[in-house]
Amino acid sequence: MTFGVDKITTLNNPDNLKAANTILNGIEANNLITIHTLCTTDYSGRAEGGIDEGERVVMIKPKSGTFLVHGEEGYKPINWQPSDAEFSVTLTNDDDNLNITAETKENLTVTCKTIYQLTVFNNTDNATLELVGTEEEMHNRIMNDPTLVEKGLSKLQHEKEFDFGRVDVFAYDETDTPVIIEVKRRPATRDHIYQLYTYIMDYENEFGENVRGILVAPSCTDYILEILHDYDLEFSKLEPV
Amino acid sequence: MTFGVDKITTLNNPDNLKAANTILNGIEANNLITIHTLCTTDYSGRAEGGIDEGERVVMIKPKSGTFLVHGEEGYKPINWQPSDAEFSVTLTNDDDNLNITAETKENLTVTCKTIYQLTVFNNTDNATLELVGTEEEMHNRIMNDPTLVEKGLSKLQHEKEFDFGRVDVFAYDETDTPVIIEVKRRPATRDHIYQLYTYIMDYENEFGENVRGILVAPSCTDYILEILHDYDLEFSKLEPV
DNA sequence: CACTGCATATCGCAT
DNA sequence: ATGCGATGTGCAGTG
Repeated sequence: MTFGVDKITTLNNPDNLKAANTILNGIEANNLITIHTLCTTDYSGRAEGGIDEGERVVMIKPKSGTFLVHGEEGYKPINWQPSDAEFSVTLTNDDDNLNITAETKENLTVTCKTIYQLTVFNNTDNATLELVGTEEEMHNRIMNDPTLVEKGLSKLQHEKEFDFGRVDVFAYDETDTPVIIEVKRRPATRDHIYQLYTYIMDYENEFGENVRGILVAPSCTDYILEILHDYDLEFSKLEPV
Repeated sequence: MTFGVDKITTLNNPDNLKAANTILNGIEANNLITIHTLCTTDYSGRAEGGIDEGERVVMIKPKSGTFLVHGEEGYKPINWQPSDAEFSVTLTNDDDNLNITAETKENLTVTCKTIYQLTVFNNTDNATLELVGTEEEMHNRIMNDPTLVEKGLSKLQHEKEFDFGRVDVFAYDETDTPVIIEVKRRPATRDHIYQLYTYIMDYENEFGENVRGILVAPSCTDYILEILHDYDLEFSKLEPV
């Protein structure tokens, strides 16, 4: 005998009125809703685009106002609303279709032609993911042991704020020349060079003195290294874990 | 009477052996699998990190080798494998737990302590999303009508290739000064300035002549505009749709 | 296989 | 709210 609410509620091939009520109740209760459905979608916001009829899995996450329409392939949903959406559920065409709309500044409507299965999951999840190997950890390791980048670095400052932005690590080398260190957790790319080089330019413009720039990353191809040298920048290897 | 396979197969609170076989068959058949489960996860790859026990929705997309572990909130899964994973399903601890492993260069294992529901969806989806309002479309509009950026532009080249990279639109203004146009579909940011400015630098280094830089975007804050001016760059407003 | 750059990027943090 | 930069970014296109 249970007095609580069911952990999971499943409707197979529900009629649309029953489905609509169940979805609305699930949203009200902040439950995770999964719908296996034949549907079309209509998206309008930063871009615009809907998709024709197909069988997909729709997820509603009321806690964060998230709306996902997952197709057969790939990490990304076909259509989505990332967060903070207001949901509404309506019936149309003599109850033939069930529309779910997620509205923010943008608008996503899923029109369900057939609902094969509707699942309401009264789930609890108090765990949080702890990820090892972030850029932040690389910062900390450098702050604790600057020789990971170069011998003789001193007066290290973490996330040092300048007018032009915040630098991962700012320090002085053994000749007392200032050094801007930009840290990346993945192999060096051209983008990283853009970023570091504009920091260097901005610093030299503001303070009228030379500053070294070191890109710290787990790896760097010969090609990228060449570009770094063209910009008088340096590379130092450091793994994220 | 149907000779075909069911559109959808659902097991509620299945025993692990039955669940394992159903999952393996679903993967074999390229069906979309959804599992409502109490589970832990263990990830090791570019970074490392698992998560303690909690109730989540796991999706397997065998067609693309995608593996998603969705929590209560947010667009992004807690853990995932984006594509090309090889799946394996094993039972452990006297059949107490069911492990699903998705392996690429990286490794993600979900350990299911309790499976509330297992759904195998034999879905078909032949539609593809056509999105309106991409950066590519902005390029085309500019190529067709350069006055959208500036009057008097001539000799336009789309995706013009240089040693230092590929420029969205390259042209000459009415004084025959070369112009590099960088197009963005979203509000201008500092990153965009990084990118455009290094193009300018690279061009002037390579050809020894001045080149104008215009950032085209739907909007630009006063602050970003100021930085643009600091770098002698210009802004031109253009909406993505 | 690596390199490049877009994305309805998302997300978290600081101002 | 806006700016800013990291992300296990994902992803498509190209060479």
